[in-house]
Amino acid sequence: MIDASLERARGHRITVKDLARQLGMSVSTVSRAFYRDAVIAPETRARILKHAAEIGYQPNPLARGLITKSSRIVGIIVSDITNPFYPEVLTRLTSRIQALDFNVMLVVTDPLRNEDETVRVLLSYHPDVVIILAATLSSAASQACRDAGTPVVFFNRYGSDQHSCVVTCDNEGGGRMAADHLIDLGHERLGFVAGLADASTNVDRWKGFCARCVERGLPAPVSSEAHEFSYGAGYAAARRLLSAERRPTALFCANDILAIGAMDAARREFGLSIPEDLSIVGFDDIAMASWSSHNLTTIRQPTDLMIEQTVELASSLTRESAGRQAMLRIPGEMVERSTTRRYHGG
Amino acid sequence: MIDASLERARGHRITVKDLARQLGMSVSTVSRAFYRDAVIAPETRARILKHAAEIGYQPNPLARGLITKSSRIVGIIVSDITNPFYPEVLTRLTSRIQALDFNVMLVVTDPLRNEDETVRVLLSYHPDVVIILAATLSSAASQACRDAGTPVVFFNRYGSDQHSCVVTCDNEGGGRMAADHLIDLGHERLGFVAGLADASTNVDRWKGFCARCVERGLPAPVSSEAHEFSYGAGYAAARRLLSAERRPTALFCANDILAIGAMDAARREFGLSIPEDLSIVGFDDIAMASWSSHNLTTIRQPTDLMIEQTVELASSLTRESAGRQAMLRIPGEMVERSTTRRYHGG
DNA sequence: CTGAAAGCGCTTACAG
DNA sequence: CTGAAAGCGCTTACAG
Repeated sequence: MIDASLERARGHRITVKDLARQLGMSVSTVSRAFYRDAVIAPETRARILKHAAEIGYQPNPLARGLITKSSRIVGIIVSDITNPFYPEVLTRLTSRIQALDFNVMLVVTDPLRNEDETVRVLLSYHPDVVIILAATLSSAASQACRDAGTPVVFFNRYGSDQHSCVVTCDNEGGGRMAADHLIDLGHERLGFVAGLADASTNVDRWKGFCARCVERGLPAPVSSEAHEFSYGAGYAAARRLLSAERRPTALFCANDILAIGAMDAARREFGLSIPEDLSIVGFDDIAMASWSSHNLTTIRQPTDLMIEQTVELASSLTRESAGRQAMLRIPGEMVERSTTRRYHGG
Repeated sequence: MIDASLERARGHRITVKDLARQLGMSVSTVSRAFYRDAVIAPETRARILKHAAEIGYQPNPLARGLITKSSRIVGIIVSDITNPFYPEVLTRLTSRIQALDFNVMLVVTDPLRNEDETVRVLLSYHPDVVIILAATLSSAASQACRDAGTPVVFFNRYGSDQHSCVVTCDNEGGGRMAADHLIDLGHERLGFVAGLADASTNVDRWKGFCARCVERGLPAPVSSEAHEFSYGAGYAAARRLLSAERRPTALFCANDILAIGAMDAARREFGLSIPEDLSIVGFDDIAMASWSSHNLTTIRQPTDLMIEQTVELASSLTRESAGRQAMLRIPGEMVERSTTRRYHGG
């Protein structure tokens, strides 16, 4: 038994004690070398840091966290993995978080699996803050964070609760932009390809789109739900929409991946040309939207800014004790490519 | 100061002590309730577990790790974020790892940033094992893991060192499949769109492709390097390849994203039709390869199997003390869609 | 079967 | 400026 546990220790990881012994100092002194604010003689610190670098010692953040009550872990919960937007955001977000000397614990929830269990495990690591990147996460999950006293920031999604921090694109405004763009081009029969019904992104984009249509004197657009934000779902929803007797001449899709699916459906199932026979507007401006095979007109999310704000907000939440509240809504931007054009009669 | 530190404790997280006090038991007994193998009276355990569930207590894995020398963290290093293949793998891998009661610490390395630093920070959390998902990570990084005594498994990439564990698609075999497919279709002037030159995936796919061409009596194919695995790089590389006086009639691309870029270049820059004027074969079978806008003939990586094997290997490495060695090479599968066809003269 | 005690690797008042 | 001591939340021999 002793053997096994010694073996498991794999090569005896270096600790403060080792450093202290080797340098003939106390453990306390060695420890202090690693804190900017600690009072310690500059030469002492230099010696310690030098030696530490040589033998590759770094304080164990897990042990440290026990005392400081700060794990320097930020938890990220992601669920909507059929939408390339989130991986793009995830990797960039992670990069930025690392630069701030935090580390990311990633958790992917699968609605089929036990979501609460997953979140509970994440929380057991006591992340300093958690970022929810999931359009579709149950509010139970975010409640669990609150119960644990862990601040959370929602990325591009509201909590169903108040008192939370969210940074989001102005989805409603984006919906209005899409409506204006299409109406300006002379379209009158508009359709909406919806994603997951109760995702706040979906709801708001539709709300803005619809409201603007009505404001400008058009009837409310027809809409077809995709039930998820995926290529296949967009394909199917567009097929339904385009099967109508008097089909829409333009489609606004709740996001790019849906839009790409919708375009493929229009071409393949109905032999339509885009933008000649049908205009399409997406939302997000994911990387592939600009590829020449799609060249999608879309509302660009200001992801750089959103990521920056999220990181800033998250890191401020790790410092403040009080439960802060914030709502950062950043406007999107219309990006005209070649999937929309002026409507001539019909 | 005391106030501040109390506040930072945010709602006093529940500990074994609290449980012990509330139940009138010792801390040791409470602790034992959470270990299957511990010797404890069944009713005692039941009482403890029941109460723990009620007040939402879960042992702190960080504190536990200090003793057991096992963090139950698996580190994942990813770098190649322009290739959608990796996000797909990352999320699925993470899901599987969670199911095994481990948690994922995600680190994204940016060749521009200090890669070693990033890895060092990850290692300071003492993950039980790290999985390298990065086609392009320096061998210094994996050496750092070894130095720390942390086992690593490479996903779809060799270590430059021996004694490591890797699970990979049979890339060389895949290259041969591509060659056979194209040659069977009557193509004789073949080209290769390479990704990052020293990625082992790239090297092996090219090796197999080239070798098979020569075996079947053709000259070695021309090749153009893309320097990264991205749409834009594929676009540029194909443009170079297709500018030749006698352009290739078929292109094998080191992966799908490159292939999609290559197709767009062929269409847009040269007005070629695919597959009429040019056949294209990719590698990976990422989700979008099957979309009707691309409908790409490709070599499918057996990702499900690869992920399963990786997880199995990783979890076995957390148990065994000795540095294991393994090389799992799983064959790919030719998926014919509509970007290749028989070559008629020319 | 249970409890008191030691200890994991660290930090941080408290003395000196 | 430095060191000895207490303690973070846990586990695990060791006694009983």
